[in-house]
Amino acid sequence: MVIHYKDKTFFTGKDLALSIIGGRWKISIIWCFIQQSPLRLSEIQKKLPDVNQRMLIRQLRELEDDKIITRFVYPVVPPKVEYQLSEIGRLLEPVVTSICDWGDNFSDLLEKNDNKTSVD
Amino acid sequence: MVIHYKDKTFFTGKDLALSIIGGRWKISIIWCFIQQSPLRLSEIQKKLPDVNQRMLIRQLRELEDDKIITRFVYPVVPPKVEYQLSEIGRLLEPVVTSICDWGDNFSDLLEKNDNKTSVD
DNA sequence: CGGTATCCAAGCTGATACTG
DNA sequence: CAGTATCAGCTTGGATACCG
Repeated sequence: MVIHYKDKTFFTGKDLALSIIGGRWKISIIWCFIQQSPLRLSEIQKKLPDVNQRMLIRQLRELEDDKIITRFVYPVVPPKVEYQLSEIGRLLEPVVTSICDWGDNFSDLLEKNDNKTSVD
Repeated sequence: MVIHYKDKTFFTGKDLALSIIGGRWKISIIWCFIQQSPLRLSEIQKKLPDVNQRMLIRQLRELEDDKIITRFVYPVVPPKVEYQLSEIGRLLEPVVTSICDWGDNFSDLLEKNDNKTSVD
């Protein structure tokens, strides 16, 4: 199987998937939308304070280009823009939850085994 | 919940997980081990020709530091080193498979809907 | 075979300032 | 509010040389 997408070639669905959701903050962004939807830019910024605005907007644009999220601009002043997951984007929920589950699992192990680490 | 790990602080298992598996090539590396295990460095290089050796070794070291994989050095000449997933590393299988599944799903949609894209 | 060291180019990331 | 512009710094990639 060979997949051509946006001038690039992928040999597995996995590689295609990683090129789309592998961005620095994309899983975190998608996680926000799973919690709450739709979201305005400023709301995402509150949920992800570690992401600077330029990167957040860039990752949102890429997700929009890949049809993972939709962007709706209300014609009002001041501007109001709402983002939400598309249908194919909502299918990423199992990916995000499996990551969360594994992370919880890992932190449980830390709590039990590693005395250099503490969980409050 | 606050998790302290390697001098950093995480507020969710998800953020901890992303810090561990979010590296540029880590999911791909873990995917190799799910297909076949154990693997020698040269075998991983054949499976991931796009990753240069320096990066591959760096990501393997990070995964080893995080106890996701184990590294076993046979005391022979020429050197023989085998890598494989640890117990907690094997628990990443659902993460990888969910990514693969979504990617296959996405490429199916491309095949059906997007006439700028072709799947051979 | 399985690394490490170095150099250099390119791309990504972040902080800050600014705009309609 | 929702962006854009700019610049600095870090990360990554690619080539090459070298070592036990």
